[in-house]
Amino acid sequence: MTDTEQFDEREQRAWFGFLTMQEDLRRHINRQLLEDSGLSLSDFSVLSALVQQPDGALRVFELVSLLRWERTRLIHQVSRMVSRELLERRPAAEDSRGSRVALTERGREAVRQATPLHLRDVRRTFFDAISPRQIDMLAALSEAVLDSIADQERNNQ
Amino acid sequence: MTDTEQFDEREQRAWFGFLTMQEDLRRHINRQLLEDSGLSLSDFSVLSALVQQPDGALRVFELVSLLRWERTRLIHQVSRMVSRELLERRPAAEDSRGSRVALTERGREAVRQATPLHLRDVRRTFFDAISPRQIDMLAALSEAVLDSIADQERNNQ
DNA sequence: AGGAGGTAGGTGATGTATCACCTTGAAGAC
DNA sequence: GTCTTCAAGGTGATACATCACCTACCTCCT
Repeated sequence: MTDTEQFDEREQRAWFGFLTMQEDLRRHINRQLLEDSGLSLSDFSVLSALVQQPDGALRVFELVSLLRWERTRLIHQVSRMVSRELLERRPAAEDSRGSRVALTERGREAVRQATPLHLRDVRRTFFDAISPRQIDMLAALSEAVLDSIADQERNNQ
Repeated sequence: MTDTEQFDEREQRAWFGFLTMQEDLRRHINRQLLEDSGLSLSDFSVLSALVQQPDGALRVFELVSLLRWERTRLIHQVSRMVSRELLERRPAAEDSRGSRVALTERGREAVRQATPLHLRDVRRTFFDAISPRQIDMLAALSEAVLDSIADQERNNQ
């Protein structure tokens, strides 16, 4: 509580480096994607989850758990995308509370066109900058941190 | 342009894992900090850059380059913090266009109280979940990616 | 049947990030 | 000196993220 809680040099470097990198990378990739195709990274995430479904549609709660987003965030995102005609909402047959989020033709076309450009951008700024060993380590690290967050949230009931 | 640009399994795992982890971690840490002390992570970054200065003040452009933020982002952030009386703006003596951003007593107190709690949270959800080797690797990786972004931005003039 | 409690989806307000555009003043060219 | 250029800071609009709160309806218990 006093200064027992300092970070050492290495930790500082890792934490501030990570924070900065993560923000810069997100901003950079988002900007490139937007220029390439008029889609934000959030748009792209939603579209690409849907395009992998046989019927190009998912229930809202399914999208939430696939993307690991906050529910409200997804709903607002979907609303904006509906108004841009990238998506549409359909009543869910199984449950009359629910709704399905479905790709429109326009949404399908947008993601089709954006995907290769986006992958190219990610490769150029991310994968080309790091080694195969770093790639695997990052994957492992990400999973460890996600588990740690999930643990803590479970303990907060 | 066709499917020469696919990611392989490892890359997919790394990229989607990283994207998710990065968002979850940011959200989680931000939420804890907000509960601990009423400060957002953005608030905290600004305050803690200032508290390290001898006079608790910096020019706007200095803050921008320390934090590596977009200029406008910082200016809006500062405006909100001024209205919450965490910061104040002072005219810059050296350059009558410029302004200095300075901690108020309240801002100084807020960061003093928040820091140990925040460091504890970061340790718990982040450092305790990963190994020392991973810490160093992440630092190296972050620097490599930041360099790669800087390169690309230099090439776009 | 009918009521309690939980699940699914949504809205509005507020805080945050980014873009296009603006004003003011510093600084070097002439 | 004055003109052009650019650095510094800022505003307003829009997209996005999160919180508190709401409604509808499904489920299951009795």
